[in-house]
Formats: sequence, structure tokens, C-alpha cells
Amino acid sequence: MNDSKALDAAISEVSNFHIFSDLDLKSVSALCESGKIIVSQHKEILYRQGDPADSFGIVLSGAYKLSKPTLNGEDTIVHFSAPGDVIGAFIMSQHNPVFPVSSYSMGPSRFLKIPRHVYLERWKNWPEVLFKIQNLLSSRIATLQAQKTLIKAPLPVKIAHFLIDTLNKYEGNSATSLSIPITRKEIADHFGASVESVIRVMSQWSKKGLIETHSQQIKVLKMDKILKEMENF
Amino acid sequence: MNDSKALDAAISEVSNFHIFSDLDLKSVSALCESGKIIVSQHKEILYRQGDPADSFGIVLSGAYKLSKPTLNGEDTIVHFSAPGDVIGAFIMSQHNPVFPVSSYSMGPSRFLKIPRHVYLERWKNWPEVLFKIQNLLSSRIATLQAQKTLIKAPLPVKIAHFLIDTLNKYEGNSATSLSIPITRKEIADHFGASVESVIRVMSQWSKKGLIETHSQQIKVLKMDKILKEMENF
DNA sequence: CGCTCGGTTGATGCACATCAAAGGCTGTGG
DNA sequence: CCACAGCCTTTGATGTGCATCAACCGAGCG
Repeated sequence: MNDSKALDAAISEVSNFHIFSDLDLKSVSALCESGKIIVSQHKEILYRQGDPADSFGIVLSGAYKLSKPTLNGEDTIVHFSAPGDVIGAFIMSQHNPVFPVSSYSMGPSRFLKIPRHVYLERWKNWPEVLFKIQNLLSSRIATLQAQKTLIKAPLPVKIAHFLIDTLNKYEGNSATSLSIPITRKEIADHFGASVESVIRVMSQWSKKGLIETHSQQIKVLKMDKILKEMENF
Repeated sequence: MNDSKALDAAISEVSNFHIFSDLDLKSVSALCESGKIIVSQHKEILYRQGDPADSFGIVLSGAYKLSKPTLNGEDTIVHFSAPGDVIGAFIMSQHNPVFPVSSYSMGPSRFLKIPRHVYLERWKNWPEVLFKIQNLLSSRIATLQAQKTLIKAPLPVKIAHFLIDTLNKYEGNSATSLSIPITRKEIADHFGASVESVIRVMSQWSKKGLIETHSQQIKVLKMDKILKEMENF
């Protein structure tokens, strides 16, 4: 088996992420003990909402979307997880935790899955780590709150914000092209809009040459004009 | 000065809250060192968004709303804080933190304000406490996510949910009457709706005898019918 | 080759927003 | 003590952004 070799590789990978930024390799290994690397293709399910949560983990590469069905059966996308994001750690300390949302891979992705007992035995008693998780949580709250200030904005403004934010998050500040595949439906589900409306906005932009998409890879051609869109409210 | 006496009283008060539930009085005192009790009347500002955050604290009684201006100058209410809620703790560990939202009292309220250095020296190094804060944060995320599943729901459904949730949160499960004053504008700002629309929904309910309001105190008369409203989607 | 999935487009309707006007209530200052 | 301003609520008239419904196309795929 080269399972343990793969795990070692993953450990050196995660040690670069912010959450482990000032820990040595040995500590990181301890935190990732019994970790398993999950490799997902496009649109595979990682965790199903309602299932008992006996593991959590860290996104290594690609992306996962967290979604929750609405009352009438549709889906709402609650969060897009980028590499370095922790999924499920926040609920590990509950008694018999259950996943509050489902997680699906977006394009080929990798995830380091760690059993719950490692959380309870190691993570939970390690102040520095708790602390880092707290930071992750609070930045996630900040994101959700920032999104809330857009509720009254018209759809094009929301989509423009989404594009800019997602570019920053996944590709860094100066990037213009999104490597993870995102469908219009997913954008719609993120805002509670309809696919058709999202399409109408984005195909306008395509026609005007502001953006370009090839098989779900979105590319921003005229960043300045997209930024202009954001100002309409 | 009976400042210290008042502080002692507040400390025994907070020690009942969930966040301190399994700490002894001495520990709680240590965590609340140099705390000051802030007494607010209706609609007074506690923290202003953008101001440097050199303190944080715990809601003792009443309620505070956390709001953030939208891009065009209006307000979005991001969270209602009940007694026992911690305000601002999540950002204490940033360098030169700044409040991401403004906080206003709703009706007469009291707040135990604790200087930032106490957080950095005591709270931050106390695993059990970090842990409790993590729980608070994750339940706040759960709330925000749950709200997100309502984006597509029609306004009456949203308002019904709001009433039920707020009743549970502030008054407990079986209560029917909200003691904190909430205006229709505040409900509207919570959803990004217009005051008029909220009024139209709620005055229908008033006419049908489902609810009753006297000077911003909302009372639910026919809980079952309100629960029915929630099912329309 | 038929199937599903993502994208697209047009026609129609509705749930809200917006605008406008008014009355009650509270506090404030002349 | 009255006038006035500000806030909250209300109601009606009008407009519009977006959902919904329906149909179609192209691409990948078992």
C-alpha cells in the first residue's frame, strides 16, 4: 500500500494552507492522523445532508459546493468551498452530529477526510487550532453577512459581485478566468434566482464581449465593465 | 463606587448563560475582568460599523440588532442578538480589528463590555471557552444558512418564519408574545423587503385576528394559523 | 440513436417595489 | 400649551423585475 505515502504528500500539501500556517509538519501529521484522501470527479457527492457526521476534512484541490434543499424541493447553494477550506469541523463537537448541508464536488477535486475521533482527541484540545478554526468561521460569517447586504440589489449586480468574489477566492486577485466549472443553474441557486434570468443577464454580457464561457469555464474579458455593473445600486 | 458590586451581579448573571455554563464563578470573573455594564435605552448605538474594535461583550438583557448599510445607503439587518449572545468576540484576534456591522439596542437593554486585551490574554488561551465560542459561531452560521433556504419563499412565509423563530429565541418555545419592540421596517430590513409589503402582510393577519400589536410589541394569537402560513411553499 | 443536460429565447403574468398622501403618536422647543 | 418635526403605520395607484411556462438547439454519452 502506498496509502501512507499519499497521506504524507497530502500532509505537506495542507501544511501550506492558512489553517496550519504556523504549525510544524509533525503537528500537522498528528492532526491529520488516519486521514484518507478522497478523489472526486465532477458532481460526486461527498457528504449528504442528514447523514451522521463521523468525519470532517479539508479541501485539497478543486472545489465543493454546499447545498441545502429548500422547502419545496429545490436547492439553495449555501457556500462554495475552496482549497484550504474545512468542511464539517464546526459540528464535530456536537453529540451525534448530522451534516446540515450536502457537499458535491465541482469538477475533479480532492479532499482529505479525517475521522471525528481525531477531532475530539486532538483538534479540540489544541488552542492554536481551535483558534484558526474560529478564524475560518468568522470569515465565513463575514461572507454570509456581506452577501446579505446585496439582497435588494438587482440581479446583474449580484452576478457581477459573484464573479469578482469567486475569481478572487479561487484564482487570486489578478485572475480573469475561473478554472472550476460553474453552471448558470448553480449561480441561480446561489441567489434564489431562476436559471433563465441568470442566462439572460450573462448572455447579454457575452454578446457585449464582457465575458466568455466554454463548457462551464467562465472567463472575464472586460473586468472594468463588470465592475461598472456592480455600481448600479 | 459600587461599580464592582454591579460587575459582580453581572458576573453571576452571565454565568447562567450557555457560554459559561460549566465554569465556576471564579473563572467567569477572570474572563470578565475590567468589564463594564452598558445600559442602553431604545435605539441607542453600541458599536458603529467601521470603528476600531477595542472591546467586545455579552448581551445581558433586552436585545441588540446588528446592521450593515447596503450599497445604496439603506440598512440590512444581519442578526438579532438575544441575552447570552456574544458580540464582537470573533474579530478580537485580528490585528487592529474593526467592527463589520453596527449594533443598536432594541428597547432598554444591558450589555457587559469587556476590553480586548482581556480576550487576548484570557479567552484566547482557554480551550473550553474558545470551544464555546465556536459553538456560538457555528449556530450563527446554521441560522444564516437556514435563512438562505427561504430566499425563494414568498414574503408571508418569510415573515411567519421570522415570528416563530424570534419567539423561540427570545421568549422560549411556548411563548406567544414578543417583549422586545420590533418595527415593520426592521422586519423589512431583515429580508430586504419594503416596509409597505411587510405592513400589507401583517395587517391582513391583524384583521384576521392572527396577530396583534401594541406599540411594537407583537403578539401571536393564533399560532396554528401562522404555522399554516409557513407551509405555503 | 435516443437520452439527458446545459444553454437559449420568447410570451405572459404576478409579487413586489415604488410613489404618493395621510393620520396617529411622541418628544421638543417656543 | 400649542406648534412642529420625526417616526411609525396605513392605504391606494401604478409600474416593473423577474418567475414561470413552453419550446428548441447542441453536445456528450451509454
